Amino acid sequence: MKKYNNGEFKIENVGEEVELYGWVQRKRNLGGLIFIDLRDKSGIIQIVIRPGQDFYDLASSFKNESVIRVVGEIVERESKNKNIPTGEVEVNVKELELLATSEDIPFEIVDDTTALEDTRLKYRYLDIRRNKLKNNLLLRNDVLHFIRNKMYDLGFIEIQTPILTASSPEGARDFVVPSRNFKGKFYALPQAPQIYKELLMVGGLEKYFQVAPCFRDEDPRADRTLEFYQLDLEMSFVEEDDVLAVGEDIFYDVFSTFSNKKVSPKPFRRLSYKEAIDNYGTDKPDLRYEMLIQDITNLFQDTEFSVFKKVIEEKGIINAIVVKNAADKYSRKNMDELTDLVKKRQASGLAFLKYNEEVTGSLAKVLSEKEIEAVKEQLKVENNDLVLIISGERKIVKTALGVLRVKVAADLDLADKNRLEMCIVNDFPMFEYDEANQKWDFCHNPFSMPHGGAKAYEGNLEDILAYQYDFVCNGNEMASGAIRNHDLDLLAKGFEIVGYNRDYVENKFKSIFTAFKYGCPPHGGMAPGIDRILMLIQDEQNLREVQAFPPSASGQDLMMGSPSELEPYQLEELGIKVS
RNA sequence: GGUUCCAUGGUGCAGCUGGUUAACACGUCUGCCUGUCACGCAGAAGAUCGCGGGUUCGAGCCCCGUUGGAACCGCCA
Repeated sequence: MKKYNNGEFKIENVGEEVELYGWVQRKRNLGGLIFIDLRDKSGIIQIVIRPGQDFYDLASSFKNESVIRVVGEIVERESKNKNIPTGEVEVNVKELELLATSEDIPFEIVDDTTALEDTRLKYRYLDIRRNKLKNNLLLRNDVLHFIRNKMYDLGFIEIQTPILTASSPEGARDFVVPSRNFKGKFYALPQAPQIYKELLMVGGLEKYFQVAPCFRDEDPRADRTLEFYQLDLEMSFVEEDDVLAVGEDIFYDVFSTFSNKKVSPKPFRRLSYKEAIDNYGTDKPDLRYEMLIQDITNLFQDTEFSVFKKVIEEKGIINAIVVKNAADKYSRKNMDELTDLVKKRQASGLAFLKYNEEVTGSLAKVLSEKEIEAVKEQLKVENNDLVLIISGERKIVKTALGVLRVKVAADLDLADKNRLEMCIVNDFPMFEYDEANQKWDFCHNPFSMPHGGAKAYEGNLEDILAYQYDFVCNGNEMASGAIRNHDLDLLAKGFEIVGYNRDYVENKFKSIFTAFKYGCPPHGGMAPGIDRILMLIQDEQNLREVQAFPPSASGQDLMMGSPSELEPYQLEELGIKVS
């Protein structure tokens, strides 16, 4: 007897005797005939039980989601169902066996389930029976398979690095694991296999990759969770463009293989960090729509308007975005919403002009006619355009307009849903001044190579750029990487600038500082986020839809009950007191 | 750490201005039904309205607290 997947039977199979297994998706008992939709991983097929058959009573007692075994013959249906793939055939049952019953389930296994997420997470195994979750997991499998093959073909070797490792002072908070044998000491779960992969380069493996779990003890978001997977890769004897080419290859091939959307052609557009911030107000711009942030500070050098006058005195900027043909779409209330949004980002307020036969808006009465006309001229404003203006300190203005740009585009549905628009943002600054703590900090990754090599740190700190790059798609950061700094003196100097002295750093990163003494090849790499890639392919807003067993948005696992308390003896063994 | 929103039979929701037998859909159970496919028809069961306190003659509804959930800010790349 041939074994098929339930969802694959076609008219050609008529006459075949088959053995099938599956779940009772739905039972239709017509009083005489009983129809059952039998579901397995591949789909459903209808089976028919007739009055008088030995197992008729058994079949009529089946509860939904029971597991059964069927032997029977594939026959052409009397009445066909064009809506399902197997709708032309059905199974005439000859043997029927109940393998497992099911109690009443907490929610129905249907595509358009009404169950809320916490219920679905609590019974994740039932949710996985639904097509959506199942398909997302099957896709995840296909994508990972594809990626592994691709990496293998490109000459990368896959290596597993430790999950129990040492805490690192940089970056996110570590998840920590107590040590029984060394009381008072702790392992940490890796935020990324950063150090290991660099050590593999010192080890001479030249091209490494890993589908690496990464752990970060930070508050989750819809697209961010405690543990996630990255395609971690590292290469020796390369420059930035070599790594970017590999990244372009991976993203282009994965997206064009698994998505029907139009993928931006290679090479992807490159933007410096400065360009990205200046034009889009973010280092992860969505390039599916224009609406650039434009500088209009020059128009107000001699303004009488007190707010702008003050901004100019304080060396701030006045920037704007033009929302085409939207003046009539934003009411007073809408504008208040937008204002709240920018205030959350520290902007002092939002000014606007609506250009129609008459010019209205918050600035209409306070600016001179000449100024209003100058704005129109410089920004090439047309009828019914809405001009949103924010003034103040540069970074705040850019960020706030960046947020507005995204919000307005969402409101007006400006982004083409059928595009996957990639770009690469590079030339990140090495350092960033942290106003809150009044000190310099790394802007990105401390192990990155600054432009200019040994002379890198001679100029102004804020002007120092690094060989650091992000891959961005539709406004999402998809990957992050860098050419690493393999010059120990330079590396230590970088850490000194952010306030760690050499002894401390050498001690914290002992492995790196020792290993790099023994012939470290120049190297660099990157790490595309697997979960993000899947979200984009499947149009999921929530990362939990592409992972099998995600924790809830608060970081708890309602199904497993984690995190959980330990037994007193366990705590004692670990030498831990819980306050 | 902060802001906003949510919590009502198994699931999802309604419940207006404080007075209802707490409505509806799906699911479940019973009966009828031999070509359904979201089967149909008739009927039934099933809810201490998350928990604790308060205001009130009276609370699902108002107030305080608490627990759990969601989104966002901080945090995180």
